[in-house]
Amino acid sequence: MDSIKENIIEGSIVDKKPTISDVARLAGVSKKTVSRVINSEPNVGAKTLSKVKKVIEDLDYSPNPQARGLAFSRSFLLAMIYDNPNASFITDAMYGALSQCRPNGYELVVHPCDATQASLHDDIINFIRRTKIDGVILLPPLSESNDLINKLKAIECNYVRLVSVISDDVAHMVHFNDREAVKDIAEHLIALGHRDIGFIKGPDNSKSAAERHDAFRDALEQNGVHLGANQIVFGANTFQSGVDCAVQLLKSDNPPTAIFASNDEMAIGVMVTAQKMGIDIPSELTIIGFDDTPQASKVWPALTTVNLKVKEMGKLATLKLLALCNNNIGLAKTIKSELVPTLVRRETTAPPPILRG
Amino acid sequence: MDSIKENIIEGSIVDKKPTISDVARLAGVSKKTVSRVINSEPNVGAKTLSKVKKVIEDLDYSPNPQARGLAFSRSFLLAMIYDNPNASFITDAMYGALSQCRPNGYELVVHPCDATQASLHDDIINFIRRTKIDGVILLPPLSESNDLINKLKAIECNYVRLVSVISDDVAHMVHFNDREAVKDIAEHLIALGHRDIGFIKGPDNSKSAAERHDAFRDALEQNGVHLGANQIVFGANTFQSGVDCAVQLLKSDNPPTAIFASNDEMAIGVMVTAQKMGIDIPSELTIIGFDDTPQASKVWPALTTVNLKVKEMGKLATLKLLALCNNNIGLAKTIKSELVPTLVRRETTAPPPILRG
DNA sequence: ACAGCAATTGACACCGGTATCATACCACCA
DNA sequence: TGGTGGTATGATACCGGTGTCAATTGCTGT
Repeated sequence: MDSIKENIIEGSIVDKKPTISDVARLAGVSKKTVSRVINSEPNVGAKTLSKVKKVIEDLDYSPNPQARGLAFSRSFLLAMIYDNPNASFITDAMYGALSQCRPNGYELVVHPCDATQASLHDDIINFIRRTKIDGVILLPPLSESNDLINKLKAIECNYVRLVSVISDDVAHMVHFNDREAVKDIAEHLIALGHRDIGFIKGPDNSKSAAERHDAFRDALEQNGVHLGANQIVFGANTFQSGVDCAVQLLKSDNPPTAIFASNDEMAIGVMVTAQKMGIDIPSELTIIGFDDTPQASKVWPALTTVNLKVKEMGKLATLKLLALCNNNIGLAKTIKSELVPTLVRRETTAPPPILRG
Repeated sequence: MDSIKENIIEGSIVDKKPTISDVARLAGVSKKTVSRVINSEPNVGAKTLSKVKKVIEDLDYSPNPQARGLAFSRSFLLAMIYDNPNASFITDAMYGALSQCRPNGYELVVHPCDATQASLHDDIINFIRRTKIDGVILLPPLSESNDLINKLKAIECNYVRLVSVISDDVAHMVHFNDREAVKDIAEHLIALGHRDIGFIKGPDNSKSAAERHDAFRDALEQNGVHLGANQIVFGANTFQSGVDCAVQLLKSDNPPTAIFASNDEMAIGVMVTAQKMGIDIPSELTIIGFDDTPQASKVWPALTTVNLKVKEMGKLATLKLLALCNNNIGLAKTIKSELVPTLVRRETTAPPPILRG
């Protein structure tokens, strides 16, 4: 007669998972009271509380998230949306995000997408509408699109973006302060004695590429070094473009003694090219990358680069997003929204040849 | 009076998303009929069908997945569970999985976990029970644990595992045939003329490490080459252990002319070590890795390795899992469950010095 | 014209939770 | 002693879909 009791007593028929009604019946209270216990609501008597808790324990009951979601008009799902090709950036951001999702009863859905698709933004909007996701975390370079942000606002979707350029209310963004890190790089190069410095810029449509460029130029200028037009080449953030840019720079009339590439992929492209040309690193050429991808420490010599603290960013972004989901914009604003990346000095930097014995 | 109609007519009040009832009312049919249209059920009149479809279109209606999930006793969520440190393996598997999730109305939840945690398996079980996930995809090395599989079976959770060793019913696994790939490697090395070959084995607790070892030894034996005990060293699948193993092999009395490392990370560790020791690759030392991680093509010289076709595996695993979720075990069994990895010949392989002019 | 049958459609209960609001209870104070 | 206010609890409707089954419709053959 009583299916759940049967389960307990006979210990064999375990065809169905217990529901809130089962808990209520066994505890001798109403569904609503059990609901109060589940959600840690106030105004539950001490005796009732422990009684219900015990039944939940005994039954190994856990509420059905679909039902809860339906009643709450929430999905308890966050999404991480990205068109970023860098695998470790993604997994790190996911890892950081999950560290906050789980303790708060949220799960993380992944949504990679194809930046070359014309319908990209609309596809994302459809995805959100279809899934009823509670909020999204946007990874760069996707996070830099104001068009997408406007569309998100139009459908009232909670979002937080990871960006390299301050570009939104602090409640909606976590910002890695490239400018500071790039300044460190410039000062490091100058301290080593480099004056002929090459710069490989990221793709034109990327704000972060422009930011790194501006910051680098400014920091050099402040130290009395001018970055000439012929010392700047344009890459596409890929290994191959690093190779191409290296050829361009190293085969020029006045090759640089140091090269700063806007990301590690390109920096490693430079390394490989230099080595093929018989140029020794770092004694003949200093190289600095950006991102501190896992491979940066797994090339020879190990690449000096900048660590973005992506896990920490994923974590902070998620904290903000959860605050936004609870309509607590004030709280979202108080959560730290800037991280200063750190220069990781490894083995690809040294004084230029002219200064060496 | 009619909130949805108002929305359409006034075009301004858009506070609430349309529900199935709105569609039903506007189309002049019952909720159930709309439901039939949504789920492409048979026995809906042609006129009714087009009428309902039009209203759905006009309203830009999409069914609430929480409500659907509740009614269907499903979550339409799959999870990818892994304790794998290799970022590109994960993102590739996710990518392949998503290519099948989306068209079938499923979303993918990520669940990385810490293999060092004693409660690992129970945490996974709790995660599945709590989230009511419809099925899980297990990535190696986690996928090799029969203890976990038994626990999954106990809670009747659908699963498919990516494995390197056949270890389950074909309905529940996609298998990358390491043995074949390793055989290709052995034959390639022998064809080049190598006889003194070093092997770096993966961690002891990994079935796939044992499989690669056995396959390599067997393939060499078949070609009359014996893999001596002092030519086998034990790594941990990490870059650092590759470095350590390389030192061990290269500083021995009889250093090998070729080294096969069980994964790319270790192979790159070997490369870096050899280069530091002044050993030229490939003229003095041939190196082969396994996995074809992105960095394999971004080191110099580019690493010869084995491509696992991880995206394809993720795709096949998901197809199987979706079949299992629909209780169609027969279909799951017919889906291809073996992929033969391919040897990718790059620049780290050459004949041994003794055979060169 | 009408029985017989299949195709179409809808009323209503239900999935497993939560919100609202009424009610029961209790202590406190005048 | 009775009013008063706050705490504890439950009855019922509801979230937005689907399943069941009965009712209606339309077509067929005679």
